[in-house]
Amino acid sequence: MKKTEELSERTIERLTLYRRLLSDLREKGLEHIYSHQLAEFISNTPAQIRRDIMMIGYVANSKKGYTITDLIEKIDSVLSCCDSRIALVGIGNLGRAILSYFNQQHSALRIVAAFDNDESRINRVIAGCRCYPIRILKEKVEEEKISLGIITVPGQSAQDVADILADAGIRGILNFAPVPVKVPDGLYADRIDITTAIEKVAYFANCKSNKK
Amino acid sequence: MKKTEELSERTIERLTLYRRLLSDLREKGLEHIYSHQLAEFISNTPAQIRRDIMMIGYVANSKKGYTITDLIEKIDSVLSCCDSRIALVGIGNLGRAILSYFNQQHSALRIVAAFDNDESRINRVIAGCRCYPIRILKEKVEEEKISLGIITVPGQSAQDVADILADAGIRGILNFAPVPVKVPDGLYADRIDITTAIEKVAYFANCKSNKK
DNA sequence: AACTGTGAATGCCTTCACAGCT
DNA sequence: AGCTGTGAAGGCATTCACAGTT
Repeated sequence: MKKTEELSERTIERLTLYRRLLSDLREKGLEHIYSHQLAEFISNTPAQIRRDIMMIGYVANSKKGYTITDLIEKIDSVLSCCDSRIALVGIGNLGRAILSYFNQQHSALRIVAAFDNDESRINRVIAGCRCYPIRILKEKVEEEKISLGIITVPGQSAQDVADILADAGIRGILNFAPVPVKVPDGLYADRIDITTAIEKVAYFANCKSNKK
Repeated sequence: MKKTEELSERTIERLTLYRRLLSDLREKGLEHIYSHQLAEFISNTPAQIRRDIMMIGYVANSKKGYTITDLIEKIDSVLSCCDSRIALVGIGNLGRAILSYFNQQHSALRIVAAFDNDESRINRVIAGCRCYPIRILKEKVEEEKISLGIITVPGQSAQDVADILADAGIRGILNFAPVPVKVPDGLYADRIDITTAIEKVAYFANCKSNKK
């Protein structure tokens, strides 16, 4: 596989979005698309789209713009370098919601096991995914060849869970807890902070309407 | 109120995090904190912390570093310029999870009404929040003086819901649907894209371990 | 001595603007 | 004529590095 020059986080985020959008468009029977059309759909600039696509080395093959099927395939080849089996820890409301939300749509990436300390939450099956006690996490991770973890436990347990995941040999973590966690080098961690997002909207919504 | 020079999105995000962290620390009895300690907690640099705090015009009052209570108060005064009543649209798994997750912790910002088209989901009360049919959204928004909206409907309905919210006079939107929505000028919209976040972790987790 | 506040430097990301292609 | 691919410019955000403060 041709080694593309290091893609930035922002670019990767947009590529995943392009892929989803392009799949929709393809299903609607569209075959080609221009950068300015794509830009319009996602409220971005044509130049940004062109540069992202340039970064992954796809070249439009005609005056018709990008060939949707080929472009999807190219994005796939860039993104799907990835391992695909995920563990989710914390089977509360949010954990369950993410489980069903995510496992419905996807195939290449899948949450294959869920974990919790609360006995009443284990041994169930949610969205095709069985629930286990945390104490057998490491064992399951090895057995099921899981390489990613999602943390949906309360803030005060998040670091503990991150440590357990790291110890189990996981390589990437997505953390929904309201606090950041520390992970060893070589392990990638990202965070979705719902509280921050809402507070941020509150702040800027207010600024914006004061401005006008 | 002193008009602070336009704060960036990134700065606001960090400020909300600082506030949460500082509240925790205060509850643990801590009174003062240095920038490098705060930095350590959230895996950031002391310089970043100092600049953020500088941006909101708070000045450390002694060699002991920042006074936690005063700093919290200062952050509050910056962030709480905001209106505080929120409507959530889409009472599926994710919507319900966010409702209970968010309404448990907060007081200044609150989800006060939830909406859905599905009759089986209405007239319930979740986390202290009553559920209504979408057709009465505008009326409720006015009655309850709601100024922010959270979208947790499937992608194909997201734009419709955004339009309804915009028409109802909402000023800010947080969109959890997997597609961006277009909103009129003067309305602030942000997005949390769970699918993108997971795919991104998958990508970088893999890159990182290939690197070493 | 050890911290903060901050101008200046750096680095990253986006946008411009235009040559080249069809 | 109208699009893409891309070097260069511009704009933001972070980090450096040090003067000022207690």
